[in-house]
Amino acid sequence: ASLVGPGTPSSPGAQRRTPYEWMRRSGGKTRTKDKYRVVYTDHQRLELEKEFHYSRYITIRRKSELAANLGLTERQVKIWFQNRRAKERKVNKKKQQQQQPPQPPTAHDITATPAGPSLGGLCPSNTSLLATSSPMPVKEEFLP
DNA sequence: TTGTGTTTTACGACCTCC
DNA sequence: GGAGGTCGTAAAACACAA
Repeated sequence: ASLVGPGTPSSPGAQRRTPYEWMRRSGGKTRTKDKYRVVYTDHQRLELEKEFHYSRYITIRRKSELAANLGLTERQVKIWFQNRRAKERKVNKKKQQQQQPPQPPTAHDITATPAGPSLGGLCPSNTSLLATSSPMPVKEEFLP
């Protein structure tokens, strides 16, 4: 489905017995792909970024459409969005730390996060998320 | 070059909701 | 129960100073 053909990661492997022996994790579990991970094309990333910019929670319908258009699996699209949200949280956290002086956490801070790590009800229309100070930094390469 | 830090895919564990 | 969420993590790919 993706650009890099399976089996031959960049180096056709001067006779690697089992090219992905290292994939065998404890308990004999393996990655499902023969390639540990593929690198998405710029076009795939662009389309995914655009979709994420539109809404950070993709609908089932859009997911299957996007997957079909980009030649990815729905699972890949789903995981991409998960990772993308994780990335944004990480960036926002970093930003917050930069803005605020390094104060030790107090009980006041703890109460500042209602319901703890709740997902906010997984509400897809959580516009407050979108309303972060930064309008979603889009990579320069993705700018028009 | 190369050593090292960061980013990007992919997964497992666990949780919530329907 | 299954789908999809977060969180933590592994490892490839990448960037970049030394």
